[in-house]
Amino acid sequence: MPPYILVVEDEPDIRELLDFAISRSGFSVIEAETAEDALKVLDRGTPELIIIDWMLPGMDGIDLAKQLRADELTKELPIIMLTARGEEADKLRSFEVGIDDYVTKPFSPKELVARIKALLRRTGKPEDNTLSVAGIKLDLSSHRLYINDKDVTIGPTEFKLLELFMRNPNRAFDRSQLLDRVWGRSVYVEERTVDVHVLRLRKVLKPSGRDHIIETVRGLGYRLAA
Amino acid sequence: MPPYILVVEDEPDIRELLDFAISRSGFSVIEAETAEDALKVLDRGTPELIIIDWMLPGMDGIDLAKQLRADELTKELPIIMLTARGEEADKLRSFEVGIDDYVTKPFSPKELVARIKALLRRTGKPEDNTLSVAGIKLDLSSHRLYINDKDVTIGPTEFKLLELFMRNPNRAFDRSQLLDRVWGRSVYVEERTVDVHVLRLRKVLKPSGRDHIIETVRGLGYRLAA
DNA sequence: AATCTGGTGACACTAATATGACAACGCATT
DNA sequence: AATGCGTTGTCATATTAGTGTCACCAGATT
Repeated sequence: MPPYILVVEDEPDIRELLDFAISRSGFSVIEAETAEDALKVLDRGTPELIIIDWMLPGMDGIDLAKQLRADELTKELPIIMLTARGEEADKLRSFEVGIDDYVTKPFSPKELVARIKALLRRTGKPEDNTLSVAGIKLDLSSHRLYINDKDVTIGPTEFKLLELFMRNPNRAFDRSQLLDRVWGRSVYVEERTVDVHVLRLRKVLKPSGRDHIIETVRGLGYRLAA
Repeated sequence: MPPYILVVEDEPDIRELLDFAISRSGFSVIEAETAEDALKVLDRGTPELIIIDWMLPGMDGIDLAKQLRADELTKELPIIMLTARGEEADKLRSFEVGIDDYVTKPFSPKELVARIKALLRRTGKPEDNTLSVAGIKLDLSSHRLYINDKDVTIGPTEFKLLELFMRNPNRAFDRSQLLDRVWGRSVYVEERTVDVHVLRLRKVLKPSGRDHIIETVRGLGYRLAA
């Protein structure tokens, strides 16, 4: 399940407004009408953040928040509470339960989005610098290669080569393009050296049977088949 | 310098009110009248959180916030902005600069404290700020290193290096990044010097067999394996 | 069959990192 | 000001990992 923001709101108008505002700033949104529905959605994967209306039919927002905080899986989940009442007592109760922020209705969509971003900046991992293709995962920030979630060691040149292929799946590169983009324009090396490094890269992928995804394009060069 | 909250506010009455409310909930407070004063205080140690008044004589609150975000040391410092104006444009500008929350004057001290707690819960332990990875515990306030709860001595540079690694587990840093973030942007030292300090750090971790968690990333630099 | 193109193992070589030694420095104490 | 101690940056050297090239082979292409 890809990253998403869960909105729990029973009033259709407001739900639509929320969906529109949040989607437009680039997040995926999943909607739930009730706390019970929300719990079902949560079962299938934890969102990046959850927005909960205070007043809900059945289990209310605060109870949902409490339940989320009690569960190990959702303990750290950022919660924004949506409330129509402006009384301080309510706000305080929210914070006591451990919600991270609240927004009072009527709210400005812009402000809400700004709060979402501020909260995500605190909690979510900084940009997920990772490329994935067919069970092969390249983590650029830790500079690691995982195949089927197993750590695999790889040399610097093979790493760069694989990175280039994974950034451009299915695209065929000829040897001089590969030399330019992996080795750099300034160094001079034989074109056939590329073959050797492709060989070495395939050897790394071999034990997991993934070596065939680097395909030879006869008369041209190589490509990664996605 | 023990953990504290920095309050930057030029009006004496409000400053006193803030001091009173925050101290009463168990935090130490340091006050600054101007942004310039605040920067001086920050030089002597990073607070847990900073509360900044929007309007200040001289450099104003937003500029101070911007400057804090630009500095590596205070980049992650939670900021609460205090503003008399309620206009949305201002609020949005605050969030864009990267402040974490704002409170509109007149504010309720209780709500402010609740927000402080909510923010601190996200950013770090309010009481002891300590980093722990794989039996290695770094106490930032007492500047001590414990391995398996045993006190271990460590030099200042190794401490900072380890702190950076522990704040960013698994992330690979190249030598120039390490120099920037541990030594500071302004000093010039050889990149190879990094190797030597990594060696020294490993020596410190060696007796407990934890030295292998600092991994070499060939052709790049180093990383801490979590 | 004659070519062409890519695959592959070996190997010498280069580049990158680890390590020990050392002189200079800062700091606290005398 | 002198002393001693721990820390720091740099260098020289040892060690290790990774690199580029080549020769030779096999399959494809003509």
